[in-house]
Amino acid sequence: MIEENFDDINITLFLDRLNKNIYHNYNFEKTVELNQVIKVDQQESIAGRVLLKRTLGNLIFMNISDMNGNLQISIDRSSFENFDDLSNNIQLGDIIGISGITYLTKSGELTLRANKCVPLRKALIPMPDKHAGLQDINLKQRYRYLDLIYDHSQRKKIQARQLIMQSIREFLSDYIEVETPILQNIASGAAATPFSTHHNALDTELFLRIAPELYLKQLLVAGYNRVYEMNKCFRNEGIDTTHLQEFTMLECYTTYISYEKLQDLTVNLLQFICEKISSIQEVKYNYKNIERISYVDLLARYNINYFEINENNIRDIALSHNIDVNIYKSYQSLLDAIYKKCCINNIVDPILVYDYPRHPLSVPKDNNFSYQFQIILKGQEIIKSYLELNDPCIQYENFRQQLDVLNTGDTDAVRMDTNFIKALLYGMPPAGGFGMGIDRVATILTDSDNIRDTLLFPLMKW
RNA sequence: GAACAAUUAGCUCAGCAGGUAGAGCAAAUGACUCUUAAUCAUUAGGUCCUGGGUUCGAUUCCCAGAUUGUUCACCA
Repeated sequence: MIEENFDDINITLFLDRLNKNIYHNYNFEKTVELNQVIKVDQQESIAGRVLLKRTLGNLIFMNISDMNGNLQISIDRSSFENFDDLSNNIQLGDIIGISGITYLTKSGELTLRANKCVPLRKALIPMPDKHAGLQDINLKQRYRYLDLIYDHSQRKKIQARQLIMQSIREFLSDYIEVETPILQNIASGAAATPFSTHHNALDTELFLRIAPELYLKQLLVAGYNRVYEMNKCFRNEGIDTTHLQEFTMLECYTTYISYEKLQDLTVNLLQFICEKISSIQEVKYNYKNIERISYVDLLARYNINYFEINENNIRDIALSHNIDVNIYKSYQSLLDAIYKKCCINNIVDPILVYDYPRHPLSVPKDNNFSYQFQIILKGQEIIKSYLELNDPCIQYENFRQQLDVLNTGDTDAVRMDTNFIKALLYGMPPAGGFGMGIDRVATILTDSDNIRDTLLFPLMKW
């Protein structure tokens, strides 16, 4: 037995509205979008939601709105035998279709004078305040569809996000966009805690991917030279203003590319995105000249000498920067904490930092560093890139070392994926790849306080 | 995970040093043919988030819980 729970909907609210005509009209065809009505003396048909209504006896003005724009329409008694029905039944929030001829009102506003008015669907629940809309952040996120009707700054954030994704696809037009599995047997490719689930038919535990990386590299083995994926990844970790449990990641791979060209590629992409975004809003960051600096030099800029740090003094150095040394288990994570606290947090304009300490999936440069770089913007790592490790023996050994980390109880390590090792054994061409968190870029470029502002429907507990 | 804050009419918000709550918008009724959040008059609308406690009496004070937010911590 399935029971629906409507407890949170106050039925008495819409009894009033149920007494009105519930419209069932499905054949109205509009001729233009609301923002395409620009000239007088045009016969047009438009449709949308009634957001404002002013009744002046025998004349009604309404403002019709949707995501494309808004338009004032007028209905006068002399044009309609059923004027009283229309006047009485159309309420704020209803969706109506209007045909008529455009004209300028006495105050000069372009208006569609209706000679046909077809109510299309009634709003049975009263709409939010016609001016203020939703203000409660809880309600704004929970009922985003209402929020988007009223909050134009929220619309703009969503629009910017869409433009970012669109411009990425445009920039990568000579790459092939692919889809790789989201449900995976092993969630590898990054160091994070995955969501797990169960597949009934196969009776097996599955994980939601934390990164598409290892599958995309298998496509390099297959012979794809330029490939990318932009889609959801999932990490079962804390939620805050810069982290989501479900986020959109771009990962892009290019074979036979040099370290320097890889840097150029990511810088050009970021600049391309910023240019596109600046067509709809100001970009506050100096993205035109992006400085490139090595990891060691960046540390030095903040008075930290990388080569003087060792196992013996790192805890003292961390303590001197007010870092809680008990939280970080390994030398690497402690070093990373120092780097973030002392350097990253101070960065505002985009900067490219290269030659990071060794990473289990990247090509090592020497004993300390790998061919890895990141682009930092407003204190956040928005692009992470490296030359891809394609030596199966070193890769296997790196996975083995990560297993040791996992065995210490730390759940955040890159998990062993022997299928990936097998693919590497067949030979993966040299390649460079990068990843970019779309949500974070959108958050920063739209000047949002919370990463959830860039989502249509952020996760809520119901 | 911790601290702090918020939750009052459908929405936006007042208010109550402890005595059963108000406004604007929305809705209903009426007036009005050029309004721009139209205006004017009248009406109706409440589990003051939930559960305990203190009290003659709790929306208000205390405790616990729920949801949401912010900060910190964790997580690239």
